[in-house]
Formats: sequence, structure tokens, C-alpha cells
Amino acid sequence: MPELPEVETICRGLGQELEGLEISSVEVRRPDLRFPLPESFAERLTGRRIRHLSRRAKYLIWHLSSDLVLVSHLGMSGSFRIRVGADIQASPKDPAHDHLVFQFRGGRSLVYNDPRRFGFMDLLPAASWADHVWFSGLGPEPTGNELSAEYLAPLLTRRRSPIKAVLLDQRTIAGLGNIYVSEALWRARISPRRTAATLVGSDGHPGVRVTRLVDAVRKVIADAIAAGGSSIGDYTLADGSLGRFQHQFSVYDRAGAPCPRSPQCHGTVRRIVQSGRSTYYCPVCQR
DNA sequence: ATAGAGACCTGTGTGC
DNA sequence: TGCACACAGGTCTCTA
Repeated sequence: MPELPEVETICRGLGQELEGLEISSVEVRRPDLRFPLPESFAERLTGRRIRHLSRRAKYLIWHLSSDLVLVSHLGMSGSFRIRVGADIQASPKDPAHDHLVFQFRGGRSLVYNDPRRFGFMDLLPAASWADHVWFSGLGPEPTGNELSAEYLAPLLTRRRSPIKAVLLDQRTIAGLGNIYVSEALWRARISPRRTAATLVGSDGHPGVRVTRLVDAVRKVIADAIAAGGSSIGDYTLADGSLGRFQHQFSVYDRAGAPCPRSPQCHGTVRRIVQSGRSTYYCPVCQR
């Protein structure tokens, strides 16, 4: 479900509420998420304090006391919900998929809900979590200075796949997903069907297209984070509020709508399927 | 080595 | 109303 901006928003929201708290118990209702939870999951967490929450790509990294790290990924449908005492969030509308309940000293609790169970969690040592295969192959974050045209160009020259697929590959840039790839390519005026290697000039220099693409990726991710991510369907943030970026979609889920680049462009947004997933783009101004 | 298809799950919306 | 099918924000694994 969530891409980088949603996970970043969730990370900030949860961090604000939970940092410093001690886990008093963990109730495991279903241990069979995408992967089974590790042995003694609840026991190993009980008594630890949440020191700090961070994010890498679409992963949440929970830095706990005694040098333990909880890594969680929300998959397509995972969400966290904070309950404070007996507030309204205490009566979820979907209790059947509340798989984990974390209780904190002081009365607060955190519920993990995930209908499709594509999400997963694991416990790793603080010293070596970043060496895990989930993290070792990841590309740079689009939020920092590491992502540049000079980084991306040589990588693209070796790829024969459509640029859409290459951008979804987490080894290229970490954290992009189906929504923001479509949005970034529209902003960069690049067709999602274009073979990645053809974005790069024949002299191997990044050229205008790669530069435009890098700028578009960085900007769309920054805009989405600033809007608190996107809420589709009944998806909410940890406090029950909604992200707002879905109101700023240019092409995603807008097949048949006029290209927002009007009046210069008279195209119509189109939906195509690439490697089994929907892509939205304007065939007129994206080349 | 790389690219594409299939698999993993459940819910929702559409059309007959 | 019931049923079948397509589709959903991700990633891993298997096959060419």
C-alpha cells in the first residue's frame, strides 16, 4: 500500500507518539504475515523501550533499547493505529485483520492491521540490521543528495526494460512505487514505455531527460511528504487522519481525464499495463 | 546477469 | 441477489 511518502508520514506520526515508551506486552493474534514472525517475537520485545523510529525505503526501523531493531514493512495493506485509553480508535471497523497489539506502559497501545498480509516484520541486531538483504541492495533515497543525474545515467544505460519498470526496481532508487513513478514520469515528460537506456545521451552524459527525471522524482516525493502522503480507499494515518496528496495526482488513476498540462497539451490520460501493473500517462506530452 | 511472469493474500467494484 | 472477474499503494522467486 504505502510508498515512501506514506511510510515517512507514518514514521513521523508514530515516532512522535511512541518514542520513549516501554513495551509492556505484545499480543500476537496471527504470526503468519508475509513471512512468519521470528521465534519468541513477543517475549523479545517485552520490556524494551522505543528509542527512535526511522525509515529506509518503505521500511520502518524501530530502534529499541538493548541494541535490538524491529524492522517492519507494510506491504500493500498494512497499517498501524494508535489507541490512547478508550478513544474512538479503540473500536476498529476491521478487527478481523488486527494481527498484532503492542501495549505500552502508561496505557497507550498500537495495533497492526493488514488484510492481505503482504506486510512483514523481523527482529535484528542494532549493529548489523543494515547488512540484511532487505537493505544491502537498495538504491539511494530520493530525499537526500545521493540521487543525482550522474548517479542515475550509468545505471540506466545498462537497462533494456521500460523506464517504468526500472524506477519501480528498489535497487535504482529506494522507495518509489506505482503511484509516484507514474507521477514523476509525467512531470518529467518522459514516456513510461521508453527503454531506460535511451534516456541517456550517446556520449554517456546524463543529458536533459535524466536531469529532468531526477528533478521530477525528488520534487514529487518532497511534495507528497509535505502533503502527508496519499490516502486511497479507507487508508488512514496512525492517528486516523488522511494524507492529502491524492488530490494532487496528475495522472495516477485518472484515465480518460484531460492531461493537466493543458492548454499547451491536448492529450488524454491513458492507462496501460506494464509488467502486470497499471501505468498512467499522457501519450501526447510524454515522450 | 537480466527481464518477465507468477505467487503470495483479501477486499471491493463491475458487469452479466 | 449471485457469481465471475479484474484490480489494488509490494516484493520475492522462478523461468527463460
